[in-house]
Parts: sequence; structure tokens; C-alpha cells
Amino acid sequence: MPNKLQVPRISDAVAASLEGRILEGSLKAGDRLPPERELAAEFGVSRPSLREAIQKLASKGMLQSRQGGGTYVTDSLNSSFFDPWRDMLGNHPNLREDMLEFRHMLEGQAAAWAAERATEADLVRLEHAFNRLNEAFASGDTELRSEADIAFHQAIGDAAHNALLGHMSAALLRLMHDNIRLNLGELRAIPAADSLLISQHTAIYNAIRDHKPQVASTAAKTHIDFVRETLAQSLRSAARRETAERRLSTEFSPTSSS
Amino acid sequence: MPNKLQVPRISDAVAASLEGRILEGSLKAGDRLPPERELAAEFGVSRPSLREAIQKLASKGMLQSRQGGGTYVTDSLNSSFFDPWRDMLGNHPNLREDMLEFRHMLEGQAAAWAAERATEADLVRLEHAFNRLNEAFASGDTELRSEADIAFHQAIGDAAHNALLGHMSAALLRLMHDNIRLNLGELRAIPAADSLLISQHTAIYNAIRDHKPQVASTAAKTHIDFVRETLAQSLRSAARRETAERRLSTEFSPTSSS
DNA sequence: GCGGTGCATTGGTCAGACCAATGTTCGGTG
DNA sequence: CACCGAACATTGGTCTGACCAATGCACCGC
Repeated sequence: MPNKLQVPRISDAVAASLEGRILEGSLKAGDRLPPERELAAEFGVSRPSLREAIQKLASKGMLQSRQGGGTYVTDSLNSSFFDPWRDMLGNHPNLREDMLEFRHMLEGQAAAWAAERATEADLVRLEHAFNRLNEAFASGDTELRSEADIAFHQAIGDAAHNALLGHMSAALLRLMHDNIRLNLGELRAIPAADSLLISQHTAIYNAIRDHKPQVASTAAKTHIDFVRETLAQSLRSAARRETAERRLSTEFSPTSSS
Repeated sequence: MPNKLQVPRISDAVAASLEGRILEGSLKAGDRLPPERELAAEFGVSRPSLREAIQKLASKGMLQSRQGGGTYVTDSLNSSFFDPWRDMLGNHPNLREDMLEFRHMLEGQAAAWAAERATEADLVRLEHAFNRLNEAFASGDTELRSEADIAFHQAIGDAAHNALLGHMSAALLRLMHDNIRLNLGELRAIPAADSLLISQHTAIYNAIRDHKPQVASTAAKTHIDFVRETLAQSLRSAARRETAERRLSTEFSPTSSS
């Protein structure tokens, strides 16, 4: 254990603080840190000290800086857990079902905790994400929708105030979106789905805002169930389509696991 | 691939050089580094740069410096400089709570699914793991116990037939055991705990064997709650112990930051 | 010989400056 | 009008020199 509370190195404190912001979610992967001069001022320390802290985190792989460019947050935490899963998902489609099932639990719990614990600030962020999500759905831009969807669920994860759950939920969601984009192209598919998705999102949002854990959890699980069903449906139709047109330029098909 | 060989940060170079000396053996564990001012001169760099390099290695656990005392090479070439989550757990104790909370959900669901879906083969494996666990507890060998505990929970995860959950549960459990071993030494602590743990394991095992999801889930959650409570208690007593005996010959311990 | 005091050593931090890479803006050119 | 290049602002990278604070040892008085 820490034997030297006597000598609190300030660079350590700053590093821990930054690390905390990343864990807690206010600094997400890909985000750009404020300039060193600003950050140093904000922390009330000198630039060299701030830099020592940054080096510490950089050596852990959490930060990365480019001269003249800025300092960025990397997603070392997510990747360390999930990189191996990424291509696995591609090769073993039945894994997708496992993942959705897993998310069924995860999202349910996240929504419940968020409903219990969301602070005012959380709710503001959540509302913002919610609005952006609706706009994205209205716009029809698939890329934007995907992004907003991730952001919305991420906001819920953040509001749940559990670092593990937050990172995991975000990582899984991202993984799934990647995978969908990869395997299904677009998946605009089901026509009536949009309005249903919107009403589901609304239900989740309202429940969290009103601090009703049970309702939030149920709504989130319903949402995932719906996604699961929709996805399965698309897959079936995609499969049908594929067998019909006997694969033209289709790149490699499922590798045998043996 | 590293795209910026163009910008060799000098602190990186110095850090690598120092690391090299340690690995190669000209700087052995316990050795004292030359004063910063000297080293800086030797490397032909400024003191801040040298310090950044030292911080880097310190954050990996290879160096440790005491103000006024000097900078020393630690023996921990072994201890984790991998797995970002690992030392994160050490530095942010509140993460431990998040993790236990997360596992509360995870183990509950795992047990429930296992009770629903366990095949005969799963049950055989589970029984085997269960027996080994009891033997391990009887033996008193801490290492063995830890191992058997992981194996038991892993067996449950496998029986749940969800790949994500299985791997995650195992990974988290392993992480926690490492962390405990690292931060608390042994944690034999609580005397009456053993029999309670055994009865909890038995309850989980029985519920799964009898295909009773609800019971299994509750039992698993109870188990985690108990672990959580026990752990908190040990931590408190450890903290108390530390303040009491004001370190005698205690050399430096693994963790670096305050 | 013992214990306390003071100073040299050494890590910790700061301020301000300059360099180098990057990104942006704006004016010139086809 | 579009495209390209040069000047400029931004931002990380490094240095110098200074002062503070903890440590440890030598010296001094008892």
C-alpha cells in the first residue's frame, strides 16, 4: 500500500485526476485534451509538472500527443478488453446472439442505475444526446444515426456511475455497430422500425429523467429485444438474398472453425 | 505501426536507455540512480526531460524516488505493467466498488443462465470444480484457493452458454484476485468467513444443478455481497493496521502513486 | 560516547523563454 | 471560381536557472 502519503508528488495527483476523468467518462476516447498551458493553469500547477503527469499516462497508453497537434485520449481500456472480440464477431455470427443477450442485461442494469443515480448534469447531457438522436433519426443519415445512438447509450452508461459498466457498454455498442456496418452494409431495412425505435428511446429517456429504475430497466430491455428481433429479421432476409444471387464479389465467407 | 519516427521525443529516448540499463543488468534492483542533475548532464538533456523519463519508468513500477533520498531501481520487473485495468484498480480504490457492483450483476445473471441451460456435461464439470474448490478451502493453500475459486466461477460462466459473459466474468475475477493479492498480501483475515463462503458456494452449486435460476441468481448475488462486505472490512482493518505500526523496515511496496 | 543541530545533497516545483511541428487563414495564380 | 502556397497562430517539446522541501550525514556541545 501507499507508504508515502508524506510526499504527495503533484504530478501523481494530476495524473490520477486526469485518469479519473477518463475513467469516469468526462474524457472519452478520441477526445482532445485542452492545451498544456491551459490545463496547467486549470490544475494550478506548472507546465513541467503537468507534462510529467501526461507522460505517465502516455506510458500507460492512455494518452498520445503529437507535437503541434494536441494530446488525445486513446481507448486503451476498451481495446484491451475487446480487440480480440472484434474479428471473432465476424467469424462466428452466433456470437452476435450472445452479445445481444449480454447487452440485454447490461443495458437494463445501466438504465436502472442511471435512473437511480443520474445527477442534474447527467440529465442535461442525456437530454442533449437524446435530442441529437432524434435529429439524427429525422435526418436519415445512417452514419449520423449510428453515432448518435452510441452517444445516447454512452450518456446512459455515464449516468449509471459505474466505470466498468460505462466503458463496457460503450465498447460493446461500438463493436456491434462496426459489425453491423461490416456485415450488413446499411441495414436501413425494416420500414416501420424507426418510429418504434424513437418511442423506445423516449421511454428510456423519460424513465431515467423521472428516476424510475424499474421502468427504465424494462424499457431498455424491451429496446434491446426489439433490436435483436429486427436484426435477426434483417439477417434472414439478407441470407435469403445471398442464396438467391449466388455471391458475386462477396469477399471471404465464414471461415471454418474446425 | 508507429507513424512518427520523425519525432523522437527525447524523454522517450532517455527512458528507453535507462530501461535498457536495467534490463541489461548494469542497473540492478535496489541500486541507486545518480542524482538527476548528473544524469541529465550525462545524457546531455535538461533536468525536466530527464525527469519525464524517470516518471515514465516510475509509472511502470521500475523506478521509485524519494525526495531528498534519491531514485532507486525497484525489483518489480515482474509485477504488472500490463493490463491497464490492473494498476488502475490499485490507484483508484473506488473502482473496486464499481467492479464488485458490476460483478454483482454479472454473477447473478451467470448463475441464472447456468441454472437454465446447463447440460449434463456442464454439471459434471461444475461438480468437479466444486469439489476441487472445497478441497482447496480445506487445504488452506491460498494460491490454490484462488485458483479453484476462479475455476469454479469460470465453470458457471461456461455453463451459462454466453461467450461474452463467460470470458468477462473470468477476466474480472482474475483481475480482482490479482489486485487482492497485490494490495492486501494474503487476506486470510476474517476467520469465520471460510465456512460461510463454502455454504454460499454450495448454495449456488445446488441451485444450478437443480435448474432453479431464481435461487441461483439470488445465491450468487448474496455471495458477491458477502465478498464485497468482507473485502471492505479487510481494507478498513488494513488501513488501521497501517496507521498503527508506522512502518519499520518496510522497503518500498509496489504501488507508486499516493 | 551520545544526542541534537546545521548544512550539503537531492528530488520536487516553478517561471519564462525559445524551438519545431501542425493546422489554418488568406491572398495569389491558373 | 477553384486550387495552391505562403504567412501566421496554435500547440507540444525542450531548455535554463532558480527556489523549496525532505533527507542524511558530519560536526559540535554536552
